[in-house]
Amino acid sequence: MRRPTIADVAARAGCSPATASRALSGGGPVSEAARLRVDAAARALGFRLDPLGRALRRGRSGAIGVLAPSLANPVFAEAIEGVEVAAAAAGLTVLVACVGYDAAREAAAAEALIDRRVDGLVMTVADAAASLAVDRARRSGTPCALMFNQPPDGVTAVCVDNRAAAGDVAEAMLAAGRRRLGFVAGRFATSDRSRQRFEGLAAALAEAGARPPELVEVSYADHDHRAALAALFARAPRIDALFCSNDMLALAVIAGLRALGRSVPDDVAVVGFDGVAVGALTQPSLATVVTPTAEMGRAAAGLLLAARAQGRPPAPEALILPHQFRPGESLAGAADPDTARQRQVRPSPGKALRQTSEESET
Amino acid sequence: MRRPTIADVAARAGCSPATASRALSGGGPVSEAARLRVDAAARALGFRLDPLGRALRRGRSGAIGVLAPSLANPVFAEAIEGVEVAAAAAGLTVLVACVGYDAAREAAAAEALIDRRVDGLVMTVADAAASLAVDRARRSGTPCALMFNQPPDGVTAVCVDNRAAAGDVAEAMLAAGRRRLGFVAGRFATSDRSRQRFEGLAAALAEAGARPPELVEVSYADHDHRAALAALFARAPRIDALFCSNDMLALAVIAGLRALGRSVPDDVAVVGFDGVAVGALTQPSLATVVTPTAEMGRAAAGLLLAARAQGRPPAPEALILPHQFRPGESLAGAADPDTARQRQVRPSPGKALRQTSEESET
DNA sequence: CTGTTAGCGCATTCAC
DNA sequence: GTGAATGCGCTAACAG
Repeated sequence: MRRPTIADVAARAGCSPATASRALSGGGPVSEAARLRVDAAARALGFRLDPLGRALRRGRSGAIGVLAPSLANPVFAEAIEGVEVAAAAAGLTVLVACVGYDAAREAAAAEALIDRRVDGLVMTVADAAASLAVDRARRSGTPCALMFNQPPDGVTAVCVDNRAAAGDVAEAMLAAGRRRLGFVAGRFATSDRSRQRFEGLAAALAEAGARPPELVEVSYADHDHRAALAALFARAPRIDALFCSNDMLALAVIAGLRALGRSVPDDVAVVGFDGVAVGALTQPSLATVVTPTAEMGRAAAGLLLAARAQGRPPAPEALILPHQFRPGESLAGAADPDTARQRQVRPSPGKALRQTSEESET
Repeated sequence: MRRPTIADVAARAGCSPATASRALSGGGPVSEAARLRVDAAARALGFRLDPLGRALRRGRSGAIGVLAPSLANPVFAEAIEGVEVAAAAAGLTVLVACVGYDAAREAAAAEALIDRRVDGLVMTVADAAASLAVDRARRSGTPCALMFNQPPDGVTAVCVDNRAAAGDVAEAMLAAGRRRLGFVAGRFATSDRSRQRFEGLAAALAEAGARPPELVEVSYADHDHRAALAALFARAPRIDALFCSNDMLALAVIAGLRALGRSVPDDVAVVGFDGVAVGALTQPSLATVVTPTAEMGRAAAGLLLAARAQGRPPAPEALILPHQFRPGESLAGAADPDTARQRQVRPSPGKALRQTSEESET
């Protein structure tokens, strides 16, 4: 028993396929009577409009494409769910592509989504300033918004101010009495955010007249960072605080430090970035910069959809969402007041702990 | 500048669209000379076969559909990446749909993927024994394989033996001297795995002549389980071990217990299920059942693809992959030998710690 | 308001 | 080995 087509529905409703199409897809003018007959016929046959025929004819698929580096980092999983929320609210579906932090695969994945006639593209790319994927979107005329990336001029994006946030981290570390800072980076080549956070840290330390940060880059594919950390400490034995370019990396670094016999935060403080939920569940709890992850996806999709509804391209500017430093036991001593006092902790001025919505009580 | 079509390629190559199609999609017989001219023309024009026209014409999209409850649990993220690996190896792409643990959305999402002519469907459903999504796949003739779900007769699936694994957990808990066990379940209505794990626990306890487990169901949407845990302890104050139906839940439960002033594992042991990487990074490290998550997705897709290559439907049976209990500080005292000794810990016989590949050293 | 026509891009007949 | 013709399912023009 073959899938019914719109012609079957039309036949059953006693009208032409064109009228059935208008009735079913809300297109042109249809009499109320015809609409009812078509709806009834469609229901009776279990008919659904075929997205393929539709997309081929209309040039748009009714789907939003999402391009993310990986699903392994919950940050992207949450952002994708944010996109889905916004898309579903507009009656669109979502097509997800992951590229494994591989800049080369970005362009190909973007093309694959564009080929499927996505109505818009929400992406996180390795390097927003030189992205083939953004290029492809432009050239194809597919509206496009970045998330997480801070965009170059002319590109729409939703992000946080990575440099400023890193500055907040520097401030908090210095306030906690840490003096010799290191930065553990996911590879700059695969994450411009990582580089911006490093730059923000370095700039803040320079401004404070503090020693410049040590840098170690690690691969996103690795989960065991003991070797990299050992090498770092061989080079700079007296490091007392590590800023990691994201939370999942920070958790792995804490485990690596523990394996190397260094205690967190007594020997080395660790701060992450993103504010993933699991960071608040560990012990020590993870000090981090909380960012509105799901909102990033939702807003990026929202920009696309709002623009689409008005038949114009999305505004080529960055929407910078607020971030918030969240203190945690991995930096300073809620769990260890003595050590904290030794290190002359002062509360970071004017910064209150903001709970993420998932953690808030009802 | 319009996208080139296959007709443009044909014109440039001096042949008919039919020949160009045969050359580009590896279909029928083409002379070597023609193939070279077509390839050159396609390259010169930057031509790519249009997946839409192709799918419409062939009735298959060259994509595998994946249906998962959520991206928030890394278990599914990993499994999806497993599917992607297998699909990419076969030259297919992946279409992901998430349904937010909502059984009602399952069928709709499955239909949406089927409408897009996916070559096959890899799904994790709320209840494999009564799944509308599986039903839809069958009726549409779309090959389908479950992952994580233990299937009813006649359905292909890749899974672990949830009941047996839960039995292993019961054994480990008893061996660690725990006597009053509780089970913290993700809602049975949205996860048959959760129910099976509970059943396995209950059966093993019955067989050992131990007290039956207390049960508390919590929502996957919640992150704060203090109220549920408080209610559980009000009912059964002397509970000394909690088995949680998955690792993310277990981590949240540990945080909840800590918030309630109960120490883990001294007051209450906690064991999870899945073996997510982050569980090995926390303190206390999470005792759990390690399952081959990515392999689940890879194998499910593999079954589909192997069957497709031979033009037959996938074998309607379960492929049961091995699981492994992994001891951790949340159950017994690697971190706390004194307590552990008090509780008369014996090493679980014949079970070695197996590291997941991500954690292994090189 | 409705029907007829045409074609989105492609792969497959079927002739040659 | 190649080309011409056809239609996958749908909707946008256009005419009525």
